[in-house]
Amino acid sequence: MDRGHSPKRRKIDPEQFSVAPRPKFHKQDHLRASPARSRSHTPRPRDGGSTPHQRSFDGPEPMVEDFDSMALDRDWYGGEENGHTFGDDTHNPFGGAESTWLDAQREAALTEKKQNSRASARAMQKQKDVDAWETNRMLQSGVAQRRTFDTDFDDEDEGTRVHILVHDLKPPFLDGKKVFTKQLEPVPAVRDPQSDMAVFSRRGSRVVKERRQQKERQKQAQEATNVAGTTLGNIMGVKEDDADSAAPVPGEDEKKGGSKFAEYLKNNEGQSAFSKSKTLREQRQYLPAFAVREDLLRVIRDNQVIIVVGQTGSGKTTQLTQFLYEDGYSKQGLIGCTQPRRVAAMSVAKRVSEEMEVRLGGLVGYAIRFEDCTSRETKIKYMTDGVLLRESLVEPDLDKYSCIIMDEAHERALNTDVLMGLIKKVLARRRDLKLIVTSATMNAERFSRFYGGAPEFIIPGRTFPVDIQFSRSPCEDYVDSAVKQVLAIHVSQGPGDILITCELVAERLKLLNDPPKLSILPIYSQMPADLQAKIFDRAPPGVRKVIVATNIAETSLTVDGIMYVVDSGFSKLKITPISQANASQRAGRAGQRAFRDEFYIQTIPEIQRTNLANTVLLLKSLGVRDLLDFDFMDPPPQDTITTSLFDLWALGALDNIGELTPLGRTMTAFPMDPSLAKLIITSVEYECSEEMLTIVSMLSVPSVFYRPKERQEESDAAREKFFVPESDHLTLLHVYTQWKVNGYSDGWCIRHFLHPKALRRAKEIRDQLHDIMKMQRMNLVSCGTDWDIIRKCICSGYYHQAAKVKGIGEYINLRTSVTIQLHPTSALYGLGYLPDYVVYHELILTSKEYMSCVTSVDPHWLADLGAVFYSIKEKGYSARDKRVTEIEFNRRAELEAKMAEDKAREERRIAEEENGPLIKRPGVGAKKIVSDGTVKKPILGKGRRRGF
DNA sequence: GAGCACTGC
Repeated sequence: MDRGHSPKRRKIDPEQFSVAPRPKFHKQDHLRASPARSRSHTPRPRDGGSTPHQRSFDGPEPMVEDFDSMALDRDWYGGEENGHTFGDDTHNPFGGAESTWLDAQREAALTEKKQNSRASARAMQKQKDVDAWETNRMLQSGVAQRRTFDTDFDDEDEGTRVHILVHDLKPPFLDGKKVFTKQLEPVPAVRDPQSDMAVFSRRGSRVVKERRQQKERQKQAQEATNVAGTTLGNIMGVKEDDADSAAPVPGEDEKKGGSKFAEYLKNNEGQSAFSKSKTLREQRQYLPAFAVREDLLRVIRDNQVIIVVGQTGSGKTTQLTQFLYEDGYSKQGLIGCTQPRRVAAMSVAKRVSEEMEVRLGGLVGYAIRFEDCTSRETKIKYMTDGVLLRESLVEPDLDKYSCIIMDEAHERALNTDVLMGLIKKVLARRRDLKLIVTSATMNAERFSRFYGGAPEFIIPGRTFPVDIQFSRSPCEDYVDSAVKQVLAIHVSQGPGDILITCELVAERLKLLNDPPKLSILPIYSQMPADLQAKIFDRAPPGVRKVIVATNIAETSLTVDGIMYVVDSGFSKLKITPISQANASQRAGRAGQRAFRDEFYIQTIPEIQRTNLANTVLLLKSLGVRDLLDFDFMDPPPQDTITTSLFDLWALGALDNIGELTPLGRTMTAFPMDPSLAKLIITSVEYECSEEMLTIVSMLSVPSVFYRPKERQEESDAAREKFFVPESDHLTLLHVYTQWKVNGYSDGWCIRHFLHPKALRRAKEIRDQLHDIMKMQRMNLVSCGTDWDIIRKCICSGYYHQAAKVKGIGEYINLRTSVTIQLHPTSALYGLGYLPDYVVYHELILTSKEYMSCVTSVDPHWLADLGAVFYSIKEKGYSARDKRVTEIEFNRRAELEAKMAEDKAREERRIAEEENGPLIKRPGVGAKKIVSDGTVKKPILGKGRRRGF
């Protein structure tokens, strides 16, 4: 064991502490002997020597050409002679022991800070009293029970020495009696689990499996002949770019410059004979929407809400905004049009700007995350519904807008649904606001009912007639059938491009005798903009274009020249049958009987299927006190809401009566999972926000580790080089830092089996979060190399997702007592020992229930930071247990009071800066500072009317 | 010892 145990830490005897009998890992010896592994332990500041992290944050960064050369360098982690060996029996898995001095310093500093501020101390004391009283009442009244149970499930042999007691404490507002929603029962995912389609969908596609295996074999053969590195680059389709690795990261320069998508699209004219012979203005006249222009405008003038029904190709998405603009609605405010997808928002805006012959970003603009392509001149604004939802946080009445078009509402995306309920409330306050909801035929009536019998306006017909054919029965292998269909069309039907929703076409094409030319183009939303734009390119003469799309194609993405659509009738999302609405939208071939019997009439709205922690927090921050009052078109199930409320309470975003706390309010500023937002917020207090920002960004993108089936061992070895043994979170930080040190190079990524795209996106997200933090006036501080601080901070954000070791690779969830596994890709896996206590980012259910992204924590941290749930079992524990619970309540109250005070002070300062030291007229966004330091928002929008 | 695809801020 290394040196230096602080008195505080001595409670835990390291020898006892580290899971006395180590699990009998058959791999262990191998691992212990591995030199790579013994080097990749957590950098410890006291080991002497600086780590790359320290350098990268404290001074000019050394440009290191290649990670290879440094990863295995002996001074990379500050000298091997100071390192531990991981097989060492006495090694303390919680290497944090040494950091206690720092903790003490920090705590002292914090206390000092608190004492300096008498006002906040008073507020804190008040909060403390209130909370103590509240806790007491809760327990006394029996509203909350302090049911404690012991996690002492180990047998004697495997027994761990530190035991944690788990409390089953519930907030009073979740007493099990309160009803939060009209939907009490869960919503089943499949209409009839025994139906052919459901069975086929579970079975998956055989051809895909076969193809995968075949690919693997090929690659293995290739590997033997190829030099490593080159093949991989080819597979991933990214060029080696070391020559210009110092060049600015794509996205960085374009972000400020505005329209990246617009750039790529510039010279791509449509390609059908129709679009070649007519100007864009002329083409407009042929759209079905154009024929009904006057009628439509009249209905809009006479009604506040209308439902527009029109099929794809009717021109509703592109024409509605222009009609409204031409009719003068833009004089009162923006004409906004929401889309559920980014690509749609961009491409439609582009199309409209062309039709109106204006620059994209001028009169016509769009806004999506990371990209605001609008300006002062903008009158028509396309955006994703998430953007509008975020805007409503700042401007609850959406004052900027005179009209809002909610396009593709029938898709029932989560954001669309929330927005619909929200706007319903806004409409009551703002009689001058117009709402147009567009929908496919099936749902129109529902929308109409939802908006109190709003008139439905049907745009008849479509530009091009569509002939729908169903296959006779559900296809057993949907991929196989769809591919066959494409080729059938290709060799036997007339010209025209094909849109299809699955892969594998190219390969089969080769098997054909002398096939006609076919250009195959994929599209999905994560794809870089330049590649996305390719699908709009004209195919060379004599070549037919096949666009392979995800359900991105279901929306208003209209590609000129498409004559055939092949649809499998399945939605890839867990491969369940899609709804009738989807199927008719996709104009698919799914088997008529199945269409009737096995499809839901509508897709189950996302709001009834997903975790709502985010949404509930958003609604709370918008002032929705009782969720039962919120008008959901389809209310989410009770279970979903109660878990969300509980999670939010456990995180400290909601107080004991279910109201938003200042912490919760700050959390809403971050567009992400509440637990991640909390990590960022607490990291400020822990003074490691620079690092946490990186970790959170990395958690917000799909895995950065590239792991091709055919080169598993190689990629695993590459991944292991990044491992920080105690933490996957820190491993992610490590990867990002190395990427940064290596000039954000794509080539470097490829060599180390990392996805450059994912990393670049992480950087984008990091930049955005960075801006938000600045706006929130949160400090950006680096903790340098003191990674134990980070682990502690992680513990404070994740304590509700903690587990205790149970067996080999097996853990037991502390709160639910469910057995869960460590995912084999975790840095903790095969460590030689398993840390007693861990927290995890998420659970993934595949063959088993796996924890992914895991960090080992000290049980005392769990007890201190997550005292709502845990305490350390000691003699006479009930006394301590009680004390600890109170500590947590008080700690939370202190934090909240402190934040509220900071914020209030800041707001006062800004207000005075703007208006001079005078009493501010309570207007939109003005906040009332109440004597106890909490911030209350006045009721907004009362009596606001505008002429129209 | 291992699942993978997709959407949004």
